[in-house]
Amino acid sequence: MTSLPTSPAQAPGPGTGDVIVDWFATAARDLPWRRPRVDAWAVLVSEVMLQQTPVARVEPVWRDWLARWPTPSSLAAATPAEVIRAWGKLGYPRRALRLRDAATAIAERHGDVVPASVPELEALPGIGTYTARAVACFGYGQRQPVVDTNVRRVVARLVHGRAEGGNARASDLADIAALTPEDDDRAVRFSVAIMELGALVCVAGTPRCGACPVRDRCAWRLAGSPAHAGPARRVQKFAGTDRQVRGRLLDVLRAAHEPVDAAALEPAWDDAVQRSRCLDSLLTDGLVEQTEDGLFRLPA
DNA sequence: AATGCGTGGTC
DNA sequence: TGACCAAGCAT
Repeated sequence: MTSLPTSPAQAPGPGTGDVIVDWFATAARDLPWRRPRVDAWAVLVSEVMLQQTPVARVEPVWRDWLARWPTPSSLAAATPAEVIRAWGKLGYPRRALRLRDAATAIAERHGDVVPASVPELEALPGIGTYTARAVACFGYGQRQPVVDTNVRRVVARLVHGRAEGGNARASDLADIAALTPEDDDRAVRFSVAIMELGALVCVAGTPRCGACPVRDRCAWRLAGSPAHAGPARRVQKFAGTDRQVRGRLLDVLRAAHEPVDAAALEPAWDDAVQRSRCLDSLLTDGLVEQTEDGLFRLPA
């Protein structure tokens, strides 16, 4: 008798989604944007801030931001300079401008109400596949597959027996749908629960399999926790890159409350060629503007 | 589809 | 200590 056929894409068995939902009930972090009566606008703001940025850094900025701009129209009325300063050091400050642009679109086209449909959300600046579904699910309680880097990693291990998640695939939504509980209310909780499992237990570095509620049905563990096959993805450099220089330049301009001349930007970076290139790119991105007399400032 | 885009914590 | 990592998006 031969061994049972094993499909590499086989589901880990019935009830797996429910087990993850039940684990979430006991293990979830108490994050402010998950509390009752947090509206879709607040959820949208949290999701944009959380793009590539750790929870701990987002929390205080999110609170301040919503206290100041509790509605899309209130943010739309702010200047880019105000928005860039309020963004603080969350990183990728183009997100702040796009969030303001999204607020403008919501105020003008949607009556100051965050749209609830995924296509309408995806049409907003800075809102992509992940964020649109996250807002529909977490902000409006819709049954929606929500796939981020955590979810891709959990599915890669639990379902496919691979060590790493890799890039988004067309099959991601179907993989998640196969795990999602039938009950709509539990399905909504499942979307956040599997993200939380990836964030707390099935982490990228050394997964805490001892704490995992589905370790006994995990395809990756059952295969002996094989190492990642294939080339390691490159970690992007930061020191010396234009990203670092742009950050330094913005640091100077956030601190300055009057327009500054080019000489005031020199301490930000020694290499004049790179400094100039980065200043140009900030101007192009709308993160910096030049006054009539040739001075630089955050856009008023 | 590969690349650029910030920042700071962790081990 | 420096590599790695953190709820993506746009181009």
